[in-house]
Amino acid sequence: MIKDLFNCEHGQRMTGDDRRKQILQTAVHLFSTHGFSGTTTRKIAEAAGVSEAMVFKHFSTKEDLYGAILHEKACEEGSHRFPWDSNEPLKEAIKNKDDFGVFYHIALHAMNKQQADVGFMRLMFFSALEDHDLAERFFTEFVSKVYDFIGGYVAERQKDGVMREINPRVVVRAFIGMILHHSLNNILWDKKQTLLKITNEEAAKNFAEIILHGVSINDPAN
Amino acid sequence: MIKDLFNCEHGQRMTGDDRRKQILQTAVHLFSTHGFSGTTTRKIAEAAGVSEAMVFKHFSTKEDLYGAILHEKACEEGSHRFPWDSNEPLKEAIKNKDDFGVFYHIALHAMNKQQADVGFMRLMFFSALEDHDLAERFFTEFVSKVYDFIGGYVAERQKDGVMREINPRVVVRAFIGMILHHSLNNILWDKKQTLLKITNEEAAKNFAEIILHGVSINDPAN
DNA sequence: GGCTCCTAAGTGAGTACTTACTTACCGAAT
DNA sequence: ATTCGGTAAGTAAGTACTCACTTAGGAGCC
Repeated sequence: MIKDLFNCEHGQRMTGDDRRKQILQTAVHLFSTHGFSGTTTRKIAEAAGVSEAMVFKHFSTKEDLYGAILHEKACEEGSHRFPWDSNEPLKEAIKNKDDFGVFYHIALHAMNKQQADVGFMRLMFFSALEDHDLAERFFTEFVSKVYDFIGGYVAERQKDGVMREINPRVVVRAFIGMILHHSLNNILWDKKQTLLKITNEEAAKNFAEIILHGVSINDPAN
Repeated sequence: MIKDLFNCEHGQRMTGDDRRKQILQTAVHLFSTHGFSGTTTRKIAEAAGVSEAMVFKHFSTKEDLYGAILHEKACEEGSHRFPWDSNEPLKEAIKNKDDFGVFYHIALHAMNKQQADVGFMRLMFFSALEDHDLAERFFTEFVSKVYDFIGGYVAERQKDGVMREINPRVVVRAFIGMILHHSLNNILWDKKQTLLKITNEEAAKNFAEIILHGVSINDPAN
């Protein structure tokens, strides 16, 4: 495999596997920019530089192609695993019960990832709105685990007596809300950052501080 | 005009105005559930109980019909004005510089409104993803004003010496993030509330507390 | 009340084009 | 010579949109 990812000038002959991957990749881009019903098999074929028949040789229906994307994206997502498995500074912070570090690195990791794969985010939203099941699967297989993990951390720190009494899942909702909202602005609503122009690092720092002070035991009686 | 809103059994004759409104209403529902390209003029006509020709008598193109919806929704939104103009408890809280009251009532107002008009929210997201301009207009005409207002309030309270030094717009981003994330879960991803089942009142209370403690001057030096 | 007229609500059956998907066939490489 | 990547040219059903035409029902008259 000396050929680096699809060395094609369009129209070149490829192995079935390569072509399949290339069609898939092309389809991801189109589905993520125009949604399922806004994307035609013709456009996918054109963009991939093959005839429509080739698309249907590899994927028996349009729905099937969409399903393959969801599967691939889900696996890819699965292989990256959870941030607390792969992100070293985060693992370190967790071990040391460095609360700021934990929240900071979770936020930074999430925002960087979300904004690096805009296609995935758009696919997720389209899928949720159009009621395909990527969103649902991503939700049960990833998001709920995130709630468990962060919620668990908060509960632990409550037992340690450094965080005040509050439903840990509300804390997670608030925290993920900040992160997601920031990413959504940057990739969807306010790409030019007219409302707020800060780096993900700054955002992560501020969000971590807000949530930390927000749930700290130190109650500023007023 | 004794007839209350479209007193029709389907197939009855209506005035042009009533029929126009009815088609529009039907179209809002369909566009908000299936998006622009996922909704056909045929389905709209069927759902409204008229022939397709009637749809095109009232709206010269499908794009035109979509535009009319955006316009209507924008105006409707405009007439409700901003929460700080119409929500009495909020106005009261602002006057008294009751910080908790301010954040609590903004959050509650927003979440109730968002979850009451799911169609509008879905339309907004479809519009943003499909790159129509409702989202953009809503953004510049509403969201940016919200940033100005809440950001302004925070800045004022910083001058008063009760909130710590932090970019007020970051506070707004964090706070709106919590609110929006909660609504999105309730209307899109987690309708059954398996992750977190709390009332909007509880959520508003918790979010307000988190943001308040989060930006309070009272620094719990860890 | 009944009668006519006329506007405007409403339609059936189209048009030109696009959609997802199929079939019959080609030619390069193993 | 057979396999397999690839295509041209289909099909049937759908798409947005049009047009020639039909009818309901109110205004005005008797």
